[in-house]
Amino acid sequence: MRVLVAEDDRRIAGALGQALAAAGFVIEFAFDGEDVWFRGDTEAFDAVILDLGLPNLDGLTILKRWRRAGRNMPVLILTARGQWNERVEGIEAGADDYVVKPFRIEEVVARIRALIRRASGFSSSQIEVGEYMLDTRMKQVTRDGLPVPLTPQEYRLFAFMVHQRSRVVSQLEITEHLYSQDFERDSNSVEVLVARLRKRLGAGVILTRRGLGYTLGGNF
Amino acid sequence: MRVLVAEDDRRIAGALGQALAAAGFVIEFAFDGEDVWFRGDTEAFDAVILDLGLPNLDGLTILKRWRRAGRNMPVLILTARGQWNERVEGIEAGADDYVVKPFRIEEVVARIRALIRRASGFSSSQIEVGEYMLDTRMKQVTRDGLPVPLTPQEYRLFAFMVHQRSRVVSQLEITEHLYSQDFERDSNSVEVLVARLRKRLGAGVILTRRGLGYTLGGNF
DNA sequence: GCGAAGCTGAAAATACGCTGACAATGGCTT
DNA sequence: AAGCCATTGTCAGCGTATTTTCAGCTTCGC
Repeated sequence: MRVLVAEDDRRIAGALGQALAAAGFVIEFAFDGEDVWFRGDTEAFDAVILDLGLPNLDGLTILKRWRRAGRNMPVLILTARGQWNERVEGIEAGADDYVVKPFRIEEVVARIRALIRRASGFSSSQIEVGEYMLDTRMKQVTRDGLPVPLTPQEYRLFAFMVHQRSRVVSQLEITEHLYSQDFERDSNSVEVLVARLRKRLGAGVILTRRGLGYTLGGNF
Repeated sequence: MRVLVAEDDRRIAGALGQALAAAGFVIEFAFDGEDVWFRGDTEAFDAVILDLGLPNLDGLTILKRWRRAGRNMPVLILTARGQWNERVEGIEAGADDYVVKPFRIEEVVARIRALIRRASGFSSSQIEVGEYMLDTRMKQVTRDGLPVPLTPQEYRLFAFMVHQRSRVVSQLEITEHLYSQDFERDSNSVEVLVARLRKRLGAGVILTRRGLGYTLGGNF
């Protein structure tokens, strides 16, 4: 699960990142408003933590732009104590939840978890990808309407690759997504997993970028 | 389609109203418990969104009164995070669905749509599912018109699964919906419960998706 | 042609879910 | 109040699907 932390106060961002990483999320940071907007608009995040007071581009504006463009990932707003109207506007602009500063880190983590869980249960569950269809609700992949049997790990890998499509994903990233914290460096389990997935869906699904990682096949 | 939004937090009510209006519903608002009860009792709504914490008259009481009076429009309950017993009571009082705050507006809209669709298809409290019939009002499951004896917990599980049909539900989700929060996570009570339900309704009712969770059986 | 990166098949290790028996709980009957 | 019964959670053992590991092999880029 990939979370964007959009907060220009480095201390807060750092603390959040640490806690979220410990909770098993993959964290991306952005400190500048323009940057935040662009990345949220072009990359796939499972959730965004958005501070409203960002430099260059205001958080509310960013959020409204995203929503207008149809980006519907869950967004949790960080708002200063007492800024009541900010919260109102935030909700109206399409935020899913907000937390008031100063906050307890664990609370934010808990809420992000809740948001992601709810969102994944709801958001348009079928993604067409090449000749296959990824159904995130049924957690299965179908081809011509027929389910393709995949093991949990294979499914997770495929779902991850689909979500990161048109991007090269390193083995390390895959490891971080599919395995909890302590991963062995000297194992080739990702390679084996990729091989098994190819065996199921065809060799073309996942292309190897030698030295860099993997990416979804061209017609996918 | 006419929807009553019974929520005293004006911000939430406003946001809901906006989204529902955009989705083509006609919205009515009510902020006071007495008012909500009266209007739901005397006017015709296709669905009601009911916050439980209303002033003057409690949401659960309102719902129970409506049901006792034979009013059977679909009701979606808004409940605070972690108020597990509220949810259970809500369902038992005759609610058709609930959403936990904080929620995503689109989710509420989607659920209201689903509720209305379902209600117009069937006589609202009965849901046909395979060879079985789930009667949410009577809180029982029948087969060929004959009631199938289920324990309360078994019924809850089945109702939940029916509710989440065409979705894979993880054990964690089941635990969170059927048990109070402080529950031992390292026990296999869900597995046992599933086994017991299968013994009653047949092995095909609930399919195991190893490593992912459970789903309602194919012809259900 | 060489070395590193990636692939493969099979065995070994592990995780997951199922089962039957038992214990704790609480309601009901006598 | 005692005993009975239904209900539900706990536990240990089991079989199997799944995953990891490992050793050797192939491929790619330089």
